Amino acid sequence: MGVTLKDVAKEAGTSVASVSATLHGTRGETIRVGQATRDRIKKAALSLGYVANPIAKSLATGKSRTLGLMLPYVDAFRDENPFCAQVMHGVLEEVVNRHYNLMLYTAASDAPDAQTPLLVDSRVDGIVLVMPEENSAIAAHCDRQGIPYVSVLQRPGPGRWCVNADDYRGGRLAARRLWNLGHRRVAHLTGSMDVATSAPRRDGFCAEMKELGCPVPEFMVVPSGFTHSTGYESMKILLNSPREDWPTGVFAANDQCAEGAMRAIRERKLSIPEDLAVIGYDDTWYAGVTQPPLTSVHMPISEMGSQAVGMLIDRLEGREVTNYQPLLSVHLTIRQSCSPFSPASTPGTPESTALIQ
Amino acid sequence: MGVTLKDVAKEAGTSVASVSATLHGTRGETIRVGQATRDRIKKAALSLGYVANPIAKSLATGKSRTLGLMLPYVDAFRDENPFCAQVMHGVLEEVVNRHYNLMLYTAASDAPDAQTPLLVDSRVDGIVLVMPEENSAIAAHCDRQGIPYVSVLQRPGPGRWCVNADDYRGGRLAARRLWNLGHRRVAHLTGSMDVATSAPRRDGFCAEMKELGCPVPEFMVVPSGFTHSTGYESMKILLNSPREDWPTGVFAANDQCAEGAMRAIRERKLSIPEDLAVIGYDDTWYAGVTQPPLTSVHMPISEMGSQAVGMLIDRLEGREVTNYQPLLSVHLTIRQSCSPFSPASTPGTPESTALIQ
DNA sequence: TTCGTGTGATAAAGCGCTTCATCACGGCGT
DNA sequence: ACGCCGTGATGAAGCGCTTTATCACACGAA
Repeated sequence: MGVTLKDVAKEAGTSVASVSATLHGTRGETIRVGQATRDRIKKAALSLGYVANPIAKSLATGKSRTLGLMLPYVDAFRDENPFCAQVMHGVLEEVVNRHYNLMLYTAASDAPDAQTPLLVDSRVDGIVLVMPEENSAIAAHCDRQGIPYVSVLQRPGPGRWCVNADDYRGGRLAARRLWNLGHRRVAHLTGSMDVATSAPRRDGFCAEMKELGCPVPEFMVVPSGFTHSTGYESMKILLNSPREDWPTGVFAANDQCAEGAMRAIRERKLSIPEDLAVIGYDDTWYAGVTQPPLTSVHMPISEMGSQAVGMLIDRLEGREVTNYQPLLSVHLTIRQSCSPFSPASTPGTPESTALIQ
Repeated sequence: MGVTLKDVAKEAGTSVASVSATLHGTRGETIRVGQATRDRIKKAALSLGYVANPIAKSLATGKSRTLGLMLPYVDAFRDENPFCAQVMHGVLEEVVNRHYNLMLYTAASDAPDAQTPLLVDSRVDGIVLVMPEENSAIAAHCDRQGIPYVSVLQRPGPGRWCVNADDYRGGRLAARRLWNLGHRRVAHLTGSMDVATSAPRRDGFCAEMKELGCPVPEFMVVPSGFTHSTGYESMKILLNSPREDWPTGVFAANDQCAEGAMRAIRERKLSIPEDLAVIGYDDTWYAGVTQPPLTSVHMPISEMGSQAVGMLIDRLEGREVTNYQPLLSVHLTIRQSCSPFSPASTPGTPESTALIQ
C-alpha cells in the first residue's frame, strides 16, 4: 500500500524531481526530461502501479482541486423537496466536468456556535453555499479565512458572488397566466419569509396583477411555506372564508405547496382546474406526476448549481468573470392544473390559450 | 491567510511540538505539556486565529477522517427517484455525527475505462459504494488499493461488507397484503433485472402467492423498471390483454413505477383501489402524496446509509464489527391505493382489514 | 553524595510531493 | 581555442503537521 515517487525513481534509476515532472506534467519550463528517461519512468510507474497521493500534492501546492458544497441543513435530502438534490446534481456534474472533487458540508443547525463553520476547512479551494436563508456566520467565516465562495439563492450584495433565478419575473409569469385564463380573484400562498426567494415572487405576482388592473387584496396573500403540509393548511384557510371570497386561481410557493393546496381543494370536492386553477413553482420532476400535473414556473435549478461551480472555478484559476451575480431566467411550464381545458371534463374558460413566455 | 503551528509556537515562546500536543490533543503520553505553557499556547492560538491545516495533518498521520460516497451515476440526483438522495441523507447524518467529512464521487458512466475509479483517491479513509448494479471495476479498484469499503444494495458475498434490506420479505408482504384483501389475480411489475433488488422482490412475491395457493402466472410478471414511464408502459401492456385477464392487484417495482401504473389505470377510467389495487416499494415521501396515496413496502433507506457509514468507521477505527452484512427489515405502510375502503367511493372487498407486519 | 525517576519541553526526522537553484555537458559562433 | 547557451537532470528545501528520541531538571530515596 503506497508506492511513492521515490519508489518509482529508484526503479527507473532517476531522481524524484524527474519523475514528478514526467508523471504530473509540470506546467512547461523549469524541469526538463528527455524522451528516453520519460519512457523509462512511465514504464516503471506502470509496473509498480504508482498512484499519486493527492494529499501530499495539496500540501505542496496549496491547492486541492476540491470544492466544498455547503448545504443549508442536515435534512436537505430527507426533505420532500427535491430542490437541494437538484442543485447538487448541477454542482456534481460541473465538478466532474472540470475534473475537480467535491466535499459535502452541512450547516448543522443544532450547533450554531463558532465550531460549526470550522468544518469548512482548508481542504477546499473554494465553496458553493446553498443559502436559502441568510446565514452570515458561514459567509463571515469564509471571508475571514479568505476562502472564495459563491452562494446560491442569496440576494446580491456588493462584491458578493451569487447566482439566482429571476423570482420576481416568475411571480409575474404566474399572475399573467392566471389573468390570461380569465381569473380575476387570485390568491398567493407565500413561501417562508426567511427564504430570500419568497418576497420577490410575491411582489412580482402582486405587481403584475396590479398592472393588469386587478390588484390582489391583502387577505388573498396567505403566509404558507415550501412543504406539502403548509400548502394544505394555508389553502384550507382560504377555503374557510365565505364562498364568494374563494379565489379561482392560486399561485403556490412551490410544487409541494401546490400539491398540498390541491389536496385541500379536492377535499372540498372542487375540481382542478375548472373550479380552481393552481400554479406551482420550481417545476421539478414532481410537477409532472401530480394529479393533475402542475403548471409551474420553471426554475433552472441544476443550472444554478453548475453555474455556481463554473464561476467559482473560473475565479480560482484566475480567469476573469465579468458577471458574478447572474440572474437566470425562468419560464412557465404549462400543464393541466392551470389550463383552459381539463383532460376529463368540460372546457374551462376558453378565451385565451395564448402562450406565455 | 494561514497561521501555522510555528507562528503560534513563536508567539507563545515554545516549540511546535508542544503546541501540536496542546492544540490537537495527542492521545495520552509521549508528549507532556505543563498547565502554564498550555494556557499560554491556547491564548496565543486564539489571538492569532489559528486554524489547523487538515491536509498537513493527513499527510503526517495517514488518516484523513474523510469518507467517500460513490454514487452509481452522475444523474443520481436529477433522477425522479429520491432513493439516492435518501441514502445520502443517512450517510451525511452519520458522517456528521461521527465528526467525519464526506467526499462525493460518481461512477461516471461515460468513461468506463480504468481512469474513472482513480477518482477514488487516497484522500479518503474508506468509501461507501451505492451499487444497485454490480460494478466490479470500482470494487476491484478499491481492493487493489486497499481502500476499505462497504456497499449498499450489493448482494452479500464472501468477505464483502454490504448492507441490504430484506427484499425477499418485502415481496412476500406485498403478496400477503393483496391476498388478504381478497385479490386472487395479481401482477408484478418487476424492476430492472440489472439491479440486485429486483429479483428477490419478485421471488418473494411469487413464493408467497404460491404458498397461499394462488401462484402468479408467468404473463402476470411484467418486466418494467424503476421509473414513472416504465411503470406506465408496463401497466398498459397488462391492460391491453383481454379484460378477464386483468389483474385486480398490482405490485410495482417502486413508488415511481407504481405512480406510472396508476396513470395507466386512470386512463382506462378504472378506480383505485376499487377496480385495481396498487402497491409500491420504497415508501419514500413520494408515496404519501400521490393520488391516491400509495400503500408501499417501507425500506429504511436512509438507515441503510447511516449503517453503512457506522460499520465503515467502526472498522476504520479498529472496533470489531460482528455483522458486516446486515439485512435491514422492511414493513408495509398502508395507504389508500391498496385498502378495502376508498376515501371517495364505495367500500371494496371488506373481508380483511387485518394488519400485516 | 549518588542514582534513579517522573515531569516538562524540544529538536528533528519524516509524510509524499513540488519546485527552485544548480550543475554537467556538448554544440556552436567567433 | 574560448565562452555561451540550450538541454537534460538532480539535490535539497519546504508545505504544516505528528511523533520519536532525547534532554534538562528537580526531588526523594539509598
